[in-house]
Amino acid sequence: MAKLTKRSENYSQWYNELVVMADLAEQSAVRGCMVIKPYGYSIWEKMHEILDRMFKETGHTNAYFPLFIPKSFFSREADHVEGFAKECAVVTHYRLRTNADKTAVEVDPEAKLEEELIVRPTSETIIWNTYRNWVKSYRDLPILVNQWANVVRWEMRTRLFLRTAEFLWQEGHTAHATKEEAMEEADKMVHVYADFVENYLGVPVVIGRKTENERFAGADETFCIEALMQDGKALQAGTSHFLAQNFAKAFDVTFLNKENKPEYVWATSWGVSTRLMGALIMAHSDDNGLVLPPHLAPIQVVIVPIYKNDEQFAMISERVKDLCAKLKAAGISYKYDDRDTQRPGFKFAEWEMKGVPVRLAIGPNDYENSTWEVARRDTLTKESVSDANIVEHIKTLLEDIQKNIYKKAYDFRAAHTYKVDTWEEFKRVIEETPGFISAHWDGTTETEEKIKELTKATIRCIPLDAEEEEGVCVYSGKPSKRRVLFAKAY
RNA sequence: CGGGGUGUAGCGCAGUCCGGUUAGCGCACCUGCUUUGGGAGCAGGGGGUCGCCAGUUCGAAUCUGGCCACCCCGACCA
Repeated sequence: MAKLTKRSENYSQWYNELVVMADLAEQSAVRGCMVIKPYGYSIWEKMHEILDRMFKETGHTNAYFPLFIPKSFFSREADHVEGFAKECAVVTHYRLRTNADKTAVEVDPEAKLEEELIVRPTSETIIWNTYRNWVKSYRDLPILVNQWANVVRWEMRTRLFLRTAEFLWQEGHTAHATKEEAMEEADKMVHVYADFVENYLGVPVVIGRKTENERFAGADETFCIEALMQDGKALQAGTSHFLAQNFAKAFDVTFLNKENKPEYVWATSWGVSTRLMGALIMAHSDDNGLVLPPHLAPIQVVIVPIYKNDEQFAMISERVKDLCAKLKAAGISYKYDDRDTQRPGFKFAEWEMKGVPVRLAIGPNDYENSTWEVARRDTLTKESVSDANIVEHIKTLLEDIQKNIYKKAYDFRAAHTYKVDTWEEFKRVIEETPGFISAHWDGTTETEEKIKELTKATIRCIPLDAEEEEGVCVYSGKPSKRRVLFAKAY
């Protein structure tokens, strides 16, 4: 296996190589679309499984809506079309035929669709069109539905996990009788995301509101969680939208309230995608490869045997089998790497590349002494641990690693978050020491766009916990009541 | 969609300028032996419509024309 490019040499190249070398994903034959490989998919499955549980604990159920959306649905909500029109894949025909000399297939011009179908870039329209029939009375509300699906956005430039033409995600779409309830739902879900990303991915996030300019197309309010990557760029890790009555009005979804008066339904939508994989990778990994937080690692412990002959291998395997039974009982996921086609050094490097949190090695010496060599991925340190309390040790160690990974990311973010009060300093920080910039802003889209044009930094969010504080806009000098968070973003 | 670049074995490349043996190298792969506590060594071996189509020529990976695909940088974006 080749060597990974160092982060300090070329961060972007490091990321691209890591994704491939850790066996997470690869480019497919289709432009902009990736193949998620089994190891990468097993991490996504963990995310799916945990999030799904959290959604259900907060009262949601899963459903499934069509991949295709009639073109006309898109014209219903003006802002929504505006936001997605430029990146839609369109189905125009439904049949192929072999060409004249039978050497290839071509689109059958006879088989043109009456109305083109759009491959969903998001499902608000098809779902709200459906909800019209589901909602008649206040008794039908709320609707708390989530969908796990793939969506397509025809991006100009793509990168594995961070931005692909097709990606996997979940999208929650809820319907409520009152504005307050919908707002509460949007707020609740952004906190569910924050909880998930911080406690499982081990990535600290800032919870905030988007500026009007950065809002989801069709939303009256967009909440988000923003994370900081190791190169000082921000990554939006999840969003939750308060859609007001925009889609209800566009699709004529009304209900009769207790006073027998018709009212439009209030909506939210919220989603996270396979982009979280990108966040996970970029937040923790190092020059040796992926670093996975134990709460999300498909394999928490890998065991590598070291032996010179079949007899030793058989002996050691017995000891490993005993341990595996104990690990299983303790609810720890493990893999015994008993391949005799690879040597130990190769396996060490490979499992490091794949980010397995804990590696055990056992050779004739350990067998003799009833010990295990325990190596942790996050710190790359090794120690010898007695067989007598190995399971307890691993249990504690996994929790330690989870905490340590989070702390490392938290400290990194703290060290790369700057309170800035002058324009000169703003420009210098963006150029020289990228990270989050906490600064005053006059609240206008004009200033926001000017700053973006000059520095490429955008307002990531207005943090929910931003304190009231009199100040002046870092660019325009006009008065401001609170600081917002700027950064260059993915 | 603008600018730049690249297509030669699974991957990474040399060869192309200046046409001429059987198209070569590294990694990966296969076989054997020795190895195995941090990415093994030696020996042998397999694998190619040189992106596609046409043209020039005795002869094209190499020259000419057309086409296609992909990558990188911008604008757009979860």
